[in-house]
Amino acid sequence: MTDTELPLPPWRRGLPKRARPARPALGQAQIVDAGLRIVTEEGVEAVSMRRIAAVFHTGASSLYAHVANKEELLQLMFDRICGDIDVPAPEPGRWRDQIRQLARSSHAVMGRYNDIARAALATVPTGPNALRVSEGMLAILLAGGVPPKVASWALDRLFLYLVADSYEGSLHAQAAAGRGVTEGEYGDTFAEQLAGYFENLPAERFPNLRANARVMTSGGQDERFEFGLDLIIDGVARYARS
Amino acid sequence: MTDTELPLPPWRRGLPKRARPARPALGQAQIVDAGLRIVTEEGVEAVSMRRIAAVFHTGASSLYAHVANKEELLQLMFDRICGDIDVPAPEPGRWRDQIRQLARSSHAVMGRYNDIARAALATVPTGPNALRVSEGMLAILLAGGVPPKVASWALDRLFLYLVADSYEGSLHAQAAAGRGVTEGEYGDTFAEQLAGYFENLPAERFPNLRANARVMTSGGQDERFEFGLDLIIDGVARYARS
DNA sequence: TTCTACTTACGAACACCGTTCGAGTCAACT
DNA sequence: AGTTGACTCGAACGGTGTTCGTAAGTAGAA
Repeated sequence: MTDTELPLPPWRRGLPKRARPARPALGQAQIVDAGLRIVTEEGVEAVSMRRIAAVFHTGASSLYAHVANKEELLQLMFDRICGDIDVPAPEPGRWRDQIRQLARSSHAVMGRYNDIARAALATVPTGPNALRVSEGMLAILLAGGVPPKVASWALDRLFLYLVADSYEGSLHAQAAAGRGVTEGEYGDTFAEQLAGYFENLPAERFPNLRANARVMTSGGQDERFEFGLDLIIDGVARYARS
Repeated sequence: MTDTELPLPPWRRGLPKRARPARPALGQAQIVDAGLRIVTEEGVEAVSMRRIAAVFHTGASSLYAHVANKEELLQLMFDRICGDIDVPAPEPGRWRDQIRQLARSSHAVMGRYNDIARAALATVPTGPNALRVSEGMLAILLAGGVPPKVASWALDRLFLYLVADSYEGSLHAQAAAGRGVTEGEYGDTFAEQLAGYFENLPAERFPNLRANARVMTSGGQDERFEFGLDLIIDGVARYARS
């Protein structure tokens, strides 16, 4: 991860880079690591400056020498995990598959880190690793013959969809974990409850929800993600140079 | 502005002093109203139990007799604003336009209430007003000849997209307001900065982002929303009974 | 009317939170 | 050797959601 030569986004504070060999334990990378460990295990809500500082047996204020504020820390954490995403080299004929694959990879990575996607909902991700993913996705779209403007905007919309679904999914995962149940089991019983609720809605006001209660609540998280993904990709494909 | 603090006007002096309202205005509806006022003016982050309670000149604990917790309050607030959304009656031949119109209406309503969409990202909206919107959208899709399963899932994906974009958009609106600038002006300067950033990325690692910096940052919030919306609707249309 | 049951109100307190301040530490440059 | 300046970190500020115990007011029964 050689990201130091990237220009800083204008709104992001420059980070002090003087190396200090005396106390090696506390640095931006270590703080981000600790934050990711917490978010993975307990979710974004559990990430607090004090909590992270406690990992290093110090106070919250110590972190502010390495990170401007919590917001920046969350962005750094998000960008770090973007480094886990596989970005395939463009193969023009397979652009749809490649976009799907890249989206799946991103979705899987975000899922692995609990509800960290919430941090990405809040900003335009401009960290080096997020940029690498954007560059890769843009390259695939352009190679596939999607016009530049469509490709650019599709990139934006895909990212939004990716992040939003990951966040929503993580909330269900958390609910499952909170009940001490596997995600699949929870999904099933939740869907079952919801279906029952829809089926019992007053028929005169909600005829369609009632009639389609079962199908409304069918399908797992991944299935629905793929469905929406294909919706978008198919939509983009209409613009592609045949 | 509540007028409970004002002295009684003389013509009300002898009115029933014990009859009904020794306690005037604390109920779920009033609490939701106060919350919406705060979220509209200052955003979801500014909504706190103490803040709302202060409107009624009381303490935060008083609210818990009418609302289970903050999460429920936010859901109630969200459902309330869903009541503002226009839901057209299905006209089979115009289903695409109607979905677009419904989505636009929803988007506009959410935008009007700042970043309240964040509350909707966290749950499956099952309040009465949200159900009304879902029922309406489902009715339009089904009337348009979209198969039930596709319609159900599309509903889900459309809602996710709607809410996610509204939330993202509200963050930009907040950033603009925080700088005391109109949203359009802010969007322009932000896009300008971002374009400059993309243009200065190292060419070997980010050739496509660099080359497309201008088009990447073109278009306003609404334009991009419509673009993504059409992507999804077009994708759904492929399934519709011709 | 009086007593009781029940619902609501609400100050105080608990355990947190992000951030700032300022005094202190200590490696590195002049 | 002295100075500089990045780093550490306890204390404090002003918040947060929620719980608890008690007070107050109302409705129904006796």
